[in-house]
Amino acid sequence: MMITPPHSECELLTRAQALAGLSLGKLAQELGLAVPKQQLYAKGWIGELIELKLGANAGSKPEPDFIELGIELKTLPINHLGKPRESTFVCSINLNEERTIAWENSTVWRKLRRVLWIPIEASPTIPLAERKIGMPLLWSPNPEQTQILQMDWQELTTMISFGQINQISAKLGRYLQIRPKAAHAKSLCWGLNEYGEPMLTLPRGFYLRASFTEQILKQYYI
DNA sequence: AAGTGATCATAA
DNA sequence: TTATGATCACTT
Repeated sequence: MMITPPHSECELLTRAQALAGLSLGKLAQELGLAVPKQQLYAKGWIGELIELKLGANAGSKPEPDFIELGIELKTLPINHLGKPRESTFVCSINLNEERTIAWENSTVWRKLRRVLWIPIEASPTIPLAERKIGMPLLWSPNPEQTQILQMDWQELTTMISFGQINQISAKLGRYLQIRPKAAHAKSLCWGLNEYGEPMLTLPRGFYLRASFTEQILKQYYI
């Protein structure tokens, strides 16, 4: 089943709003998909389900999901208190080229400048098929948030460019952090060591801290 | 209970 | 192997 991409931001938002209150089971049924028995082996299923329904068309390109609209789609797992259960993956990091890119052209900024957040009930006590889709939020970082995101990105990217990849931990960064993004701890990709020489290391990605996405939710519910 | 590091599925 | 979609699970 192929769904046409939305032609405008307004159309996308309207489509997303129409999903609010719908259960994942109902949506899957509508699209002719089976609900996985365990999320452990289908971690990205919810995101892919929503992408399919809304007509996202970026595939696995390092671009916002709705390329023409410049909008990134993110599902946000919410616990019974209404808070994010997890951090949010933003993008993979090219450990060789990140340093040559300006913030304005970075994948982090191109994805975060406009995000359609879709809250999803995610308490483990609720069966996957019964979890409901929440009201979407079409968000852009405000100037303060943008500045902090940029500072985090700059600090972390500078470390990468100075060959300090092995000194980066998830403790760094106020809103953005870098964590492994790999099949397993033995996955390898090329980066640079402190002498600027190629070095094999673990693939990494940028993530948004759950405390930051919680702040985003509050921005809208006040 | 958070937060960090590890892991799972899939396409190109 | 790279990118996407993320959540799992161990440590603190």
